[in-house]
This record gives sequence, C-alpha cells and structure tokens, in this order.
Amino acid sequence: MDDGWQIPTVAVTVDLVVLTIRDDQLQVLLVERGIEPYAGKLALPGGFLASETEDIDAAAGRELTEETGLRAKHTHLEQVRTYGAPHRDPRRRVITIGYLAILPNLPEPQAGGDARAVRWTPVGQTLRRRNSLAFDHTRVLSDAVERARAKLEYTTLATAFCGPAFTVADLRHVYEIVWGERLDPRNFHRKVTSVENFLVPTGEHTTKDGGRPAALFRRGTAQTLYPPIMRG
Amino acid sequence: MDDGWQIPTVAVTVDLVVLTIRDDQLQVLLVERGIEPYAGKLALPGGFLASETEDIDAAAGRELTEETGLRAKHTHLEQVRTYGAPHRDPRRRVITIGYLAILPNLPEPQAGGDARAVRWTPVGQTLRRRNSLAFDHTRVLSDAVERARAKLEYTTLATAFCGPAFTVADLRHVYEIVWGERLDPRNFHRKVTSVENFLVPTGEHTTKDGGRPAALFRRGTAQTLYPPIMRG
DNA sequence: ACAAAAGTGTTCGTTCTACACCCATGC
DNA sequence: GCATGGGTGTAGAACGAACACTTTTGT
Repeated sequence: MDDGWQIPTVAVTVDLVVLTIRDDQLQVLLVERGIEPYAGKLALPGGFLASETEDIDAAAGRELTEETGLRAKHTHLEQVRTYGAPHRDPRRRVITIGYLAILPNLPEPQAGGDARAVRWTPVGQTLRRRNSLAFDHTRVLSDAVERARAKLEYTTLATAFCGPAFTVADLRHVYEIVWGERLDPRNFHRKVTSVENFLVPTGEHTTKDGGRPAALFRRGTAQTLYPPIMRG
Repeated sequence: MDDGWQIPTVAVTVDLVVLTIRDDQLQVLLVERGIEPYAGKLALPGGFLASETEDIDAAAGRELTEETGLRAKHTHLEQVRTYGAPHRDPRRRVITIGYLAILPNLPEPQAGGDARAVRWTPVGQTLRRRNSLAFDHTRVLSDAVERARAKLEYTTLATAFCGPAFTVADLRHVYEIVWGERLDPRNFHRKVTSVENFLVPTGEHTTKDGGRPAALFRRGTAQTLYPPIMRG
C-alpha cells in the first residue's frame, strides 16, 4: 500500500437549484456562462469552495447570498446529492455537491451582488430539452426537483414557496404547480388545516379578491405531515 | 475576482454503511482503526479516492469489494449524502461521501482482501452510545440507517437483505428488525403479495420448519411499492 | 392428536373522494 | 341580485387493522 502513493485531491463546487413560483410556473434560477467550457450556455449558479477550510453548507449559503442577495438563514436550503463522474468538467477533476433552495416569489427580480446575467427559467421546458444546461446540470436539476416534489408529500416544505402570510389557496397553488396536477380545493383545505401545528391563523383576512376573503396563515412549527398529502 | 486566487482542492473519501441482518439484529460492518487519529476506535470502512480520475460510485464499489469480497453489482449500493465540516478530520481537509450498502446474511463472516480487523456490530447499541465511532461516523451511520428505514416503506429495498430465494416471513422479519416493531403476519402477507411484480413465486417451498411449508419467492422487477407499507 | 407456522376471509372503523351546499365579499 | 372564490357537510368507495378460521406440515 505505502509505495509513495499520494492522496489525490480534487476541486469541489456547490451548485444551487434555486426554485420559486413565478407566473404560475415552477422556475429555476440560471446563469449564462461567460467562459469556456459551455460559454453562452445556461448553467446552475454555483462555484468552488472559497478556501480549503470552508464548510460545504456554508459555501452553499454564500453562493445563495451572492446570487440572490438573500440570507440563507431565512431560506430553505438542503443538500441533495453529490456528482463525481470523472470527466463531468472537461478541464479538470471537479466534484459538485447539489443543493436545493426554495424561495417565495420575490417582488423584484433578484438583485445579486454578482454581475453575471442571471434569469428565472421555467423548469418544465428546461428539463424537456436535453443539453439545455451546461455540464450534468440537467441531472442535478432533475434530482432536486424530484426531491422537492417528494417532500411536499410528507413535509411542510411547501410553505417555503410562500411569503410570511399566505392563504390556503396560495398553498394549494404551490402543490398544483410543483406537481402539475389539480387538487380539490375543499378536500385540500380540510387536509392542511387538520394537521397539527402546520398552519397558524394570523387572524387577518385577504381583501379585494373576487370572492369571500380568505383567512391568512403563517408557518407553524410542524416539520412533517401526518397523514401525508399524496400525489396521484 | 482574478487576483491570483487558486482553486482550493480537498481530499475525498467514501465511507460505507454496510448493513445486514444477523442474529435477529440489524448489524453494520465496522473496522478497528490501526492508526491515529482515533487509533483503536471503531469506524466505518472506507477510504480515499484511488486516483484523481476515479468515479465516486466506482470508489464506493471498490471499497465494498475490498472489505467484503463481494461484487458491488449484486449488492444494493446508493449514495446517501456528503459530509464536509472543515475539521471533521483533524489532520487535513477531507470531505466524505456516505454510501449505504445492504447485504443478505452471509453464510461465512466476510473474507475481505484487506487485512484490517473487521466486524459486524449491532446498529442499536452503536447509535445509542455517543462517540462509539471515529470522526463523524455516528452521524453518517444514523443518516444511512434512517434512509434504509424510510425506503422500506415505499421501495422494494427489503429484498436486498434476503438471499436469492426467501419466504414472506423472511421478508417480514427484515421489516420487523429494521423498524424495531411487530407487524401482523396475515396483513403483511396480503400486502406484499398484492403488489405487482414485487415477489415472484419460484414454485419451491420450504421444508423442515415448525409448521406448514412456506412458498419461496425471488425478487420481481418492481422498484417502488404502491401502496406503501407504512411504519407506526 | 397436537403444535406450529402459512395463508384466507370477514368485520369494522377510518380515511379519501366527489360533490352538494352555505358564507362573505365586490360589483 | 349575481359572480366569485372561501369554507363546511355528507354519502359512498376504498383502505387498513384486528382477528377468526382453514391449511399443511412435523412430532
């Protein structure tokens, strides 16, 4: 074994799948690459570890802040998986750790500190076209979206797409758009309001909608949904 | 940005959580460390990438073969998550990718090609004691075991603990031991036999048991269970 | 015959689904 | 009043838990 073998080291990046709902679509934050390889192609935002001692979760939070101007603390941010095929970056060996971030629909387009061209893009069309993204980012996006879809079933993750106060209909729209299927408004209402500590009434109500004002809620302390809300 | 900054590189290991059922207990394969840090302590088997171009899944398969003598091809082996706290290894920066492997109970103790002292250890007592494992391996083990427990609910993973032919009771014992709870034999039988392509009858039956011979099955092609088999 | 484990049938209560219906607002 | 969406009630289907019961072996 000990025949002068040196421990190999590799470069490490974090790549972010930042999801939100805009214009009744599930959208992902993409950047246009300015340099080779894949110059001009769209890619997930991300980057190398800033130093040999930067924590990987901290690196993901730092990238999120750089791209969106938001603090990671108030955002859902979780690791999905790591991609380490040898030639996924043609320049050199790079493994990347994929993260899923979920934001509410922001009033203004993100004003990142970074000068790169950054844009919201519908997830559906991005996944439908092969090779629409640089590197293996289509796979990274696909895995993260599937994670999000699955977690809506048995966790309270859907509230991460909503602002501080939201209606039951807002929450239902999250499910409908992320899953791409219609849910019965009446049964959905009963399900979510009967889970303990999922939704906390603020006492406020919406105004100026087409119909009866809806009660406003904020996130409760519950992290898991039991019973789960299942897809079709 | 481009002020002479060098891309930092880090060492990468894969660590394996190899689970099996022995003596009616969920057990994990551990090695006794021979060198500092944590010399004499138990740790998960694993090791550094063999070269700068080794695929990480291939590295996990290689480590599995080195430790158990088994080909990864016939074993369930999946990535769980990556651990990258800066000082998780006191010597140098190392990030590790945790993998979950599941084996049937082997007739003989594993005869690995590696000379290190390797042993099966019950998972329950290992997780109960803090600091029973080196590095952050208690966390890695915990995450992998929770992954296995969760996947029994909605996938056919339980068959990975069984040999090529098994009875419904064998499969139920897997669930009972991994989950640590009793299941009704009659209802369990109905559930698993009614999932399409989960269990394929071999036509053979057990002999020399206390009661009526049980039909033998082998794995079918189904990967997911619908409806799921839920924990309490 | 008896014990033991495999496998089937049945009952009962819960949950899901579909939809009728009432409520509260803007116009 | 009427349209619009919020929210509640309810009947029927589907599902799961509990358990009586039958089947097939070994001793």
